[in-house]
Formats: sequence, structure tokens, C-alpha cells
Amino acid sequence: MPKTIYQSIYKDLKQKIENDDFSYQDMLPSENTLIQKYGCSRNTLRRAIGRLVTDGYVQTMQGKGVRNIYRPIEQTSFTIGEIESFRESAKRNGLRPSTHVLLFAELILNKKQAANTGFAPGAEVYYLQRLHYLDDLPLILNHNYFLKEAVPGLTKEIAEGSIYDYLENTLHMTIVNSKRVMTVEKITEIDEKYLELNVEDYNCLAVVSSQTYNSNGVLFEYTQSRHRPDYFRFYDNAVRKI
Amino acid sequence: MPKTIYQSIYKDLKQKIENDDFSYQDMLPSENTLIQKYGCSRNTLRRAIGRLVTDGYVQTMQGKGVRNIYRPIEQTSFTIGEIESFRESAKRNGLRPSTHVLLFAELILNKKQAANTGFAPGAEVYYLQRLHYLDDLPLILNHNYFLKEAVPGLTKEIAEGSIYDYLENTLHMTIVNSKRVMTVEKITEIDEKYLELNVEDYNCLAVVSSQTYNSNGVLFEYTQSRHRPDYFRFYDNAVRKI
DNA sequence: GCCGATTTGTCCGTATGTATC
DNA sequence: CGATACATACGGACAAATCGG
Repeated sequence: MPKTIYQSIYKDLKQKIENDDFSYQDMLPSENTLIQKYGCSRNTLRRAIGRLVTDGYVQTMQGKGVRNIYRPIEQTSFTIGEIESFRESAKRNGLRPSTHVLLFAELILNKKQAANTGFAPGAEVYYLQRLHYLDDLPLILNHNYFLKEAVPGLTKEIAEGSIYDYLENTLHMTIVNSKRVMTVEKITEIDEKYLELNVEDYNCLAVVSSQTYNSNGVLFEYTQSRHRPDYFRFYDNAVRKI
Repeated sequence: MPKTIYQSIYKDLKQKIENDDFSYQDMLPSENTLIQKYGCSRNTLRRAIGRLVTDGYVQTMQGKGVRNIYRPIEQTSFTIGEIESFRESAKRNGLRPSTHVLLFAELILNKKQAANTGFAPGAEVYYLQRLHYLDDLPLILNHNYFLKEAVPGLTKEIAEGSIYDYLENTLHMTIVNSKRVMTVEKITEIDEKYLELNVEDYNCLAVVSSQTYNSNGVLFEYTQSRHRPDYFRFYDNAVRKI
């Protein structure tokens, strides 16, 4: 639901590109043409285009124009540069998600745990282990740490569904950004058991560790997601800077 | 080498943050203060701040201010959202890089190869296998495909050094963006041999496949980088959009 | 090679809206 | 309520790159 002009222009152009209204390597209409069409200012249009650039959808060339370099990709669990909950990405891909809470506990973090998660030592957190299924296949084993102070009233029942839905719609928290690190780690017995993996087959998995901040600048979540390697994909578009 | 005002402001602020001039969770000076200080316009300053936001360095809060959420990270082979050559990232981390060319060949792509790489069927490419060392430890096995048309005169000698240096400083090509996909794949015999891995230990590795475009909108490189899993790290900052 | 038209890139100033304190 | 701070949007000016005649 775009609230601003540049967001709706961005959305419209993005959709047109995905719908193949401009084919690969073709030029988009010039800025002036689009300004006329959308009836907006130059800055506003350029802002929308700028987001398409960082998405890897188009490339701008001074003096020439804006070229479409979008190619459809086979979608899977993750998408580029956005924060998306498990259920959101499942829905986007037309798959049926479900979540099983393996463990729901409350912890006070010691020094080592604090260093790992980024919270302060002594912080009170909910510690959850959750297993995410897609169409009955266990794909991700999550270790979630939520700061109690920032996420009051979290229950096992809520955690069976979408925690992000609870955060945004019940607690009215605004999630802002998430720092992520991707690594490959050796499989543990817990992984092997719940992700139904055979060590003979794969003895490691893809691990995404993330620290998530809300709009108050509070680091409220640390999560380590352990992904079945055969279903893991992570997309990214990098821009060369000066 | 910042050429523009907003780039130099970005660089200056970034450096101050990294140097701990503002400590974690502290507020930066307000926009108006910084405008005064840098003697620039509001737009220009906001542009610099915007880059710090996407870098995950700061967080902006309407009505409140700009908060520093930067934390130093242990550097390794990759960095966030930027295109960086192997040698550049080695230099940044103070390590000694070297490259060994295992294979230098010329190919005409068949349909299947074209589908994998993103080039057109029948395209003429250089195909290289290169092994990257950091301080004498083999870390990355690269399969490079360079479009001959766009990268004329590539030789084995150049490939022993920095191909990107050749592209940018000799051919005067401008690299613009790179679409990347990260996956985890099972180890092959070639990986095992050159990366000196023991299958008992790790039987998979981190694979980064990338398609890179130059400023003419030409897809000129497809590379599959196969990383030793125990040394692989990939940083990312995701921003929640509407 | 030059010139003018087109197109994107940078920068400025200003006005208005919205959230916070 | 007013002051402060960031967010959005507009309009204009000039620079730099490209292209066609």
C-alpha cells in the first residue's frame, strides 16, 4: 500500500518491468516523458528510478537513458535486500507455511550469550526454537531471541503463527532494519533430527544470523536461521561505488 | 576518491562513525547542524545520510533524529552490498592475496551453458578456472566466463593478477552492478583437490554465482565462486520497505 | 570534428506534512 | 501548544555524457 507518490511510481514501474512491458535490454521512456506521464517532479521520479537501480531492475546511463536489465528468477525462500517474514515469503511464492514451536523459554543472558546476540549482558529475553515447514517439508530451524522489554506478552501460541504479525499489528512496533551475516556451518544433532537431513548427504547447512532493530533504535531480536542447504537461496544485487 | 559533495560528506560521516566519534546508540547532530557544518543544501546532506542508512550504519527517526547503530565487524572475504574484487578485499583486510590460473580456455557456449550463465547461445567467451589464496591458504575456486567481445585481449598473465584492474584501467570499462545468488552446494572432486578440503570434515561449500554488467548495459561476466565454508562470510543489511 | 538537442547527474532553495519532545 | 527534527515534494540551474546532423 504505497503511501507516497514516489512509492506508487516505483511500484507501477516495477510491475510494468516484471510484466515484460519493456523487454530485456530495452530503454525505458526518458525522465521527461515519465514526468509528463505521472505528473510529478523530476526529483520524485528519480527517487523511484533509484530504487529500481538498487533492486537491479534497471541501469541508468548518463546521456543515454535507462535500460531494463531485469530477468525473472526462480523464487525461493529469500528475496533481495528486504526484510520479509517466513510467512510473507511463503505466501509470495504460493506455498503453504506452518511453524512448530520446539522450545519456548525465558532467559537472562550471560556474557557469552550477550556477545553472540548483540544484547547487553543480563538482558531478559524470550528464547525460542522454531521449525518452519513449507508444504510439510521442514526447511528452517530458527533460534530466536526476543528482548522481553521490547516484545512484552509473547506466548507460545503467538509463536506458532507469525510473530511479526504480532509485533506490527498488536504491539504496533515498526521494524526498520536487519543486519545479517551468512555463513556455512556444520550440522548439529538437533539440525539433523528436525530438518530430516542425512549426514552422508549434507553435513553442513546455510546459517543466516540477524540482528533486527525497531523504529526506536532498539535491537529487539537476534535470530539464527539454520537452512536446509538444498533449498537455500539468497539473492542480492551489488552496486559498484566510487 | 569522492568526486561529488554528497560523496565526500558520506565518506566523512562514515569515517567518523567507524572511528567511534559517535558511540553506539548515540544521536548524530541534527540535519540543520550538519547542513551548517558542511555548508551544503538539505538534499545533499540527506543523500549522504541515506547511504549510511542502507549501509546499516545509522537509523533515522522522524521527529527524533539520526541514531548511530554501527558496530564493527570482523572482516573477511566479502562485504555488504558492494562489488569488490578479490584483491581489493584482501588489501582492505591487510592480507596477502595471490591467484593461480588453473585453466585458460576459449569457448563457444551451447544452449545449456548459455542458460546457466545468462549469455546468449553461441556467445564466444573466455573460460577460466582460478584459485585464490589468502596468505597461502586456498580459499576460493572461481569459474569465470568473460564475454570476448567485451573483454578483448585477456591473457593468462593478466588473469594471474587482477582482471578488474585490467578492465577498469586498461580497457576503461566501468563496472556497474552485479546480480548475485548464494547457495550451498555439494563439494566436487575438483573442489576437494584444490581447496584442500577433507570430505569427512565438510562435504559442501558456499557458492556465489554472479552476473556482472558494465556501463554499456552489457552482461560481460558470469562467475561462480566456490568458497571454503569455514572461511566464508557474507554481510548484508536489509531495510524493511512498505 | 563541431554544434545543438536530448538525457541523466548534481545541487540548491523552498514549502508543506508529520512525528517527537 | 510551540519548537524541533525528519519526510516528501516541487521547481529551477548547471554540469556531463551521448547522439544525430
